[in-house]
Amino acid sequence: MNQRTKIIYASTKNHQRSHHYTSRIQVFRQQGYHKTSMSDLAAACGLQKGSFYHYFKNKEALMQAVLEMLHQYYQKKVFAVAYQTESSARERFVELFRMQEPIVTENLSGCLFGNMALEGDSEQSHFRPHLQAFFSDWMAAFEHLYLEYYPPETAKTLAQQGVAEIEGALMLMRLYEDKAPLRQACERILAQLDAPDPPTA
Amino acid sequence: MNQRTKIIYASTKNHQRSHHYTSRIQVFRQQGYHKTSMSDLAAACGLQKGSFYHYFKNKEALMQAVLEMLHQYYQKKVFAVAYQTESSARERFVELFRMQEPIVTENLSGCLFGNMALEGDSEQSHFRPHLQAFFSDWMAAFEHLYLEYYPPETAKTLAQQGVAEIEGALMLMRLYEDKAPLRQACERILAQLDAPDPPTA
DNA sequence: TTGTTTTCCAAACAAACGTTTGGTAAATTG
DNA sequence: CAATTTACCAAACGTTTGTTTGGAAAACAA
Repeated sequence: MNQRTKIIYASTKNHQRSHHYTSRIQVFRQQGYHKTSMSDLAAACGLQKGSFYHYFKNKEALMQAVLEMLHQYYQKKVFAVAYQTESSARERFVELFRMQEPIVTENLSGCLFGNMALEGDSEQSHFRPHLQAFFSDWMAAFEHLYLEYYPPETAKTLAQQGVAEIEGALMLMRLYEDKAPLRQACERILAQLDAPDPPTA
Repeated sequence: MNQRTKIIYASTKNHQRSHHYTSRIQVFRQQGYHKTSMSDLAAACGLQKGSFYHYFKNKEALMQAVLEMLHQYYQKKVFAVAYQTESSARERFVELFRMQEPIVTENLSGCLFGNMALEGDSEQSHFRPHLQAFFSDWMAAFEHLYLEYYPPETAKTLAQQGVAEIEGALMLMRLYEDKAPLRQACERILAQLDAPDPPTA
């Protein structure tokens, strides 16, 4: 793992002390993009703020790299679960929740992509395509699972609603410092599978 | 309406040209708190940025006033609908959605309280109590409506889930510039009333 | 009218911001 | 080993930030 990757990694999640990178930050996730200064990141990484510019063109490029790495991790490790064939769709839903949970509940800081989507300049920002891509992949995974219980059109709608409900629950979790809303959201999604009642049928 | 109120008003929503306040901003809602500078607000209000300090101690106090005014508006004009007695609970749900919709879909910028909850320093921030109060009031209104269909415990859970789903839908709305998720969220909440199937019973 | 308060500007302020520079020590390479 | 690249620091850069100041025009009060 090169230094560039270490910095990205340190900007997203806790990891053990390596070299002199104490780095338990999630600094972007907790503070947001605009509130997080290069000095904050530097302090969290045990570096001087100027050192970042050896690896990244600017602050935005650093954030882009963070989003890209986290997106790829989700794609390969989390969303991929939905496309397995060994277990039932319901079991894969459970596994998907189980993999997501420790990430989003870490310090109760929620989902970096969701936080970024509601923070400021998603209007003309260059982050938006990344954020859209993440959520599209997430919804596609959900949709693929719902397809085993519901007709295509319904599956698409349910996938969107499921993602929306989880993100909303993460907001409440963060605001009230309570994991209960997230747990309930997951339970409701699972309950919907147990009693499939296609609204369109 | 005094000048202080005008400024607060201008910081939250569009209104027609009065005096020389062109002021179609929602600047906090669109850009977020940290991205929004006093110069931004000043430009949107047709003032010099220093002029704000005649009405507010600092930027944070201005934001507090904005949150307070918007909260009171919601409390008196929107949430109050839930406690009317002339119409059925379902009709009041519809009316509640109808009143919220133009506010949150304005410029597709969503809910200021939700945006603030996911932006940065809600950790040690002084905004958190305000945000919690807003969402508590909102959930209380939903809970009061659900109580006509479900037992108390279920009503509380459903209220939380309803608010979460709407906030999540607003996130997707903002990200994809599409009102469909919000509409579907409201529809699902209403459908839940038509076919009351208490999970606990 | 005169005196007072409100409204607001124009300029300045220190602090913090993202970024650049020039350099040194370490690591890597051949 | 020497040569080159990588890793990083310490200091400075210009800009922007939130905030303060002193005063001028306007509104209001008597």
